[in-house]
Amino acid sequence: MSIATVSRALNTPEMVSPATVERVRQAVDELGYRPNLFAKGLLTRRSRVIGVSLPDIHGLFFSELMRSADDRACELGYHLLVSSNAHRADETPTGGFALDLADGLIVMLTERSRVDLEAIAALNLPTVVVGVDRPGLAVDTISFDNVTGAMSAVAHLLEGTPPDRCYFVGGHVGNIDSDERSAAFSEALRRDGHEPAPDQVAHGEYHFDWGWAWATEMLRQGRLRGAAVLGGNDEIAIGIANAARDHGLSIPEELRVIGFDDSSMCDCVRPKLSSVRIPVNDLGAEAVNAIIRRFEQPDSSPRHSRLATTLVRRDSSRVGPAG
Amino acid sequence: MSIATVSRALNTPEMVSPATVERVRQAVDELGYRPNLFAKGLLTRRSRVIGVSLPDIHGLFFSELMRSADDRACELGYHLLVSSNAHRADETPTGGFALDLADGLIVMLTERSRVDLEAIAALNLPTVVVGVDRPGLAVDTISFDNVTGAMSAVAHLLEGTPPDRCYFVGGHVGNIDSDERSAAFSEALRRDGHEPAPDQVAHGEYHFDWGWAWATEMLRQGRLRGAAVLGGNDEIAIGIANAARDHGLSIPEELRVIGFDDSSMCDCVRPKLSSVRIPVNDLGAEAVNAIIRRFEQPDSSPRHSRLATTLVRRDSSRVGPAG
DNA sequence: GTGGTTCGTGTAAACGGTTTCATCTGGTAT
DNA sequence: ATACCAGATGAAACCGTTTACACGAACCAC
Repeated sequence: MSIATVSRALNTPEMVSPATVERVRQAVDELGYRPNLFAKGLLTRRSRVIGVSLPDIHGLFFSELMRSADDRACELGYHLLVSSNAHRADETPTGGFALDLADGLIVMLTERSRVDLEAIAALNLPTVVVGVDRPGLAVDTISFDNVTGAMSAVAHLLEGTPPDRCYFVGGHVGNIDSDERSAAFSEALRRDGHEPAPDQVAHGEYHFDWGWAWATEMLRQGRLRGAAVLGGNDEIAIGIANAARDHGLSIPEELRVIGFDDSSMCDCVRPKLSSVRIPVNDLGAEAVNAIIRRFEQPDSSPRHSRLATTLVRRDSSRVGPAG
Repeated sequence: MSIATVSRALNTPEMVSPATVERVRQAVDELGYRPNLFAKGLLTRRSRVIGVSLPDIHGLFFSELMRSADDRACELGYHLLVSSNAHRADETPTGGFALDLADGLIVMLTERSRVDLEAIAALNLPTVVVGVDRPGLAVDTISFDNVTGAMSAVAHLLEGTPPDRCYFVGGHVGNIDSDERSAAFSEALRRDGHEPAPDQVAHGEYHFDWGWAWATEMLRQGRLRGAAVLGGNDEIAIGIANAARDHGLSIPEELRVIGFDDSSMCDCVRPKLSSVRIPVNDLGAEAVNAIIRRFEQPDSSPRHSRLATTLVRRDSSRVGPAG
């Protein structure tokens, strides 16, 4: 029996007589034969591997994204080759990534400065960019609608707090989401007829400590009681809430807080944290779907989808008595 | 110039005249040449890819593990091919994983039942198992010392609480870590001269809700006040603390709580959660180190290393006044 | 019986590199 | 001038698979 027949028996059994297929299967089991994926890939130019480049692998957000992507990839018979690109500032966004092994690339970007999308497009590898929406670009993008989410959060804050007592405490300037949320916050106040003062918007880092530090300073100045804050993410919001509690402010009666991301922590802190939900699960799965679609229709025009975000109301932003 | 010369110029420049190397480099830049990794792998049998199989990609613990592994791998010029194996109960622990592409495998196991280590060893791919210590086995293992950590946690609980009022609330039976921690808890009480009653050890799930449910039931029975609890992980501990707080118990005065894992949440809940620290960072990095060592010395006898855990004391288990 | 069709199988040419071995060059010792 | 050697390069084999093509056998219709 020739090598060719074996190859056909394994890949296209319908081209081979049933008896031969059976003989091959038996031999494979017996010998523990496993096809060499390099030889296969060399010829077929397919590895069923999808490269994933994230700013950072750590944290609930990215971790959930990875899981949903992995689940979807697994369903479709693909595997994920991951790398974080945050610490590799000197390299391409694909991370010096020797991942020419991958059939396609999912790149998540969170920093404006590192957005070297042209370089990515130049790889002419099927690519999906997650986290950035730039309709003009020649690659598929999937992002989520920070604006709507932030606006409904502000609307909720305004239900019980005057516009000049609302604050946004975000991540650092240059972070795409933080910037979008910050802009949406200001815009929402403007639509309410209030031009936000400069100190109503603050920028720091996506971390508890920053929220804590900001709130502590505000407390020192006696400006936090009766305010309402939208955190750039849940960690910041929790940091703020903790500082307030540590100084005897009760939430939501004396300070109302909303976070962003709706991570699993929201339900576990007390009071439970209201937050803007991002459909992270859909994000990961959709990214994989988009890559696969591009495998199948390489020349279709790039799609730019934007996933909706929704406000989840919990205790930390409640107006009036508990319910 | 022949293909062979180009190959040498790129891989072993010292074998080629400097002028030629320069010419090649220039041509590479100009043409955007990128070596085909499949062809390369076919011949060299090396891909610089390490497969990582985790029970679940999600959660702070795994996410931190992944990051430290990725960081270390990146330093050494390797990449990570990940897959979770939890949902693939029907397949091999390597996950049907078409990752014959990988040079080696890091497999993390948390469930006793899924420990089909023989099957992994049969792949005769360099392998490191994380999370299980079974000295007899023919593969390297890296695990962490649940016993010491749990024992020092119990010792701390006993500083202010009688042994019959100490509880362990773990994950489900069959989870390796939970079982080890549970056994260590009981053993620690015994060494203190107290045979633990059956209800001093409970098993559920690694989730807030389980901790909350357990504590709520205990409260209903009026048995939680004055107790001290070691949670199987931080989530469970936080769930317990939340339930206690929701029912007006103050922590640590009326209930002392310690978690396990020392995740980033410990510092963000109030009161701050004492917890047994697991050196997750070392775990990931060491796993990669171990794999690389095995690449270099394929026939060295298997190593079994066990990383120390340490109790981090915070407010939730404090005895006496705040400090 | 001949020619065409179909089906199953074998042959051999890729795929894109690495590596062994041979060749060529120029310099140096004798 | 000859022999020798080292360093730089080229020719060709090889890695394990897929696949285009050729081939032979069995079947059918005329």
